[in-house]
Parts: sequence; C-alpha cells; structure tokens
Amino acid sequence: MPNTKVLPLLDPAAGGSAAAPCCPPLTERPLDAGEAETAARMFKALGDPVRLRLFSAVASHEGGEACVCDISDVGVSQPTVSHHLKKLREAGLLTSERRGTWVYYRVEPSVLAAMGQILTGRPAAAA
Amino acid sequence: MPNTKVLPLLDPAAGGSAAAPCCPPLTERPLDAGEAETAARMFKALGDPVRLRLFSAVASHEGGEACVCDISDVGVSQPTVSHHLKKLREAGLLTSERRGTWVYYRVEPSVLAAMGQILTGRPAAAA
DNA sequence: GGTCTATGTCGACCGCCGTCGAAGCAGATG
DNA sequence: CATCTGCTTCGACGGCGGTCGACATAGACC
Repeated sequence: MPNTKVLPLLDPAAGGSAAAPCCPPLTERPLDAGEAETAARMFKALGDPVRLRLFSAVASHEGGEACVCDISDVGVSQPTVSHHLKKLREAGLLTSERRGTWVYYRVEPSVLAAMGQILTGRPAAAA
Repeated sequence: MPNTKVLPLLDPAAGGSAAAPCCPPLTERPLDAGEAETAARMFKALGDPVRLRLFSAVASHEGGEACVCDISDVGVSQPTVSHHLKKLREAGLLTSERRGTWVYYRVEPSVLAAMGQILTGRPAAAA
C-alpha cells in the first residue's frame, strides 16, 4: 500500500474535488488552534528545500506525474528522497501509484488552489 | 532596532512594492537549489501552528497592524511569542515598529501575493 | 527459483527548533 | 532617580526531524 495514511486536509463535504480550504484566508480572522494545526501541516511539508524541489519536479513534470527515478537528482541519498516523498504523501500533497517496476507520484488536485486561497483570500481558478 | 535582519525574499528590482516572487510557480519547472532554499524559508515560517496563528492575528487585525499585547493569547509564554514573531520578521513576513510603550507588527506587503503566485501560478490581485 | 533493478523501511546519529524561567532593556510615569 | 509595564534576549532542556548505510520488499526477466 503506497498510500499509507493521507491526512484530510481538504473538506470532503464540498462535493467532488473542488478546492475547499480547511481554513479561512489568513487575513479574514485569526485562526483558532485546530485550523492552525491543520494548515501548518501543509506549509511545513513545503518548508524543506529538498521537499520543495521534489514537489516542484512532480508538479512540473510532463503528464502531471513523475517516476521517482525522474526526480531523484536533488543531492541527497535515495532513502532520503523516499523519506521526503512519504512526508509529502502524508501531508496530502502528493499521491503515489505503483505501475510495474516504477512508482509514479502526482500532485493531489486542488491542494495548490486551496493553499493559495488561504494566502490570498481569492478563490483560485479551476485547475 | 526592532528589525534586526530582513531576508530579501522579494526581488527589489521590480520597482515599488509589486509582487515579485523569488521563484517561478512550482508547476512551471523544477526549482533549483537556490530557489528552493529561498522559498522554503517562507513556507517554513508558516509551518508552525503558533506562528501561523500569530501571523493570521496580525494580518486580520484592524488597521493592518497589531500590538504584541493584542495577539499574545495563543497558549504559549510571552518569550515564546516574541521568539516566533522574530522568526516571522527574519523570514520577511512581518515588520515591526516601536511606538512609545508598545511594539506594532504588520504584514510585509506583497508577501502573501508572492507566495500565492508560487503556488497557483496566477498573478495575485493588488492587495 | 535466482537475480537484478527500483523503492521503501529500519535504526542510529546529530543538529535544529520550540519551549520555558530568569534576566535585560526601553519608555512612561511619578 | 525609582519603579512599573511591555517586550526582547539569554541559557538551558527536550524532542522533532533530516540524513545516511544497511537491509527488506516488489516486480521483471531469465
């Protein structure tokens, strides 16, 4: 099971895969403890340079997905790459799927839009 | 000197305080090491629940600024609040100014727009 | 089955970071 | 000057987390 545990960062009650942020925009009102905990998990996942490069590599790869072997050249050992990809998966930012010999990662739809909306307060365009 | 060191997260060569992101959108191309280092600093600063609450409290406060005493009720000691506000300052997300007895914090203009653009790829509206 | 490649997991090391109490500093006020 | 309040800095503690080498696992292929 490649996807061990995906945290519920998006409100599933919003129907389909629409961007439903976990929290109001930061400028709307002070976040409470629970909202802050949830949102901080997402930002924290992108708060490491290696993870940010891996995420960007997947997000910008043709077809919207990338094999681990395509993105492993970030200057750290292979176990470390695997470790960071797991963190991104657990944060709900990436999903993974094994196809034959290789494992492909892709960006969880609507996560980018949701995070953008928390920051800017603007509903992001449909992905 | 309240502002000990503000990291240059925005490109000052863009004229004025316009939103000039340090990096291309994550979906455009893989970030290089330097870009990832810079962008990760911003996300990391918001990757702590206490810091996120403090930032949100300042960002949503009337007048766009808040005294430390207005936002200190986040469940940690006052030195810890000060520590986190310093981190947010050093990350370039907040500025501070002493006026008489109190110290006021405000959100660095265009930072929210810049981060949003990195995520969504869309130029954010003027704040 | 045996082996080879691609990933993930384990265990250990170590530095970073969030936390606190105590002390220091800056203005205000008397 | 003395003192009080608001905030920052200091020093210490403890745990989280990034990193690696070694090992385990999953398919592919012979």
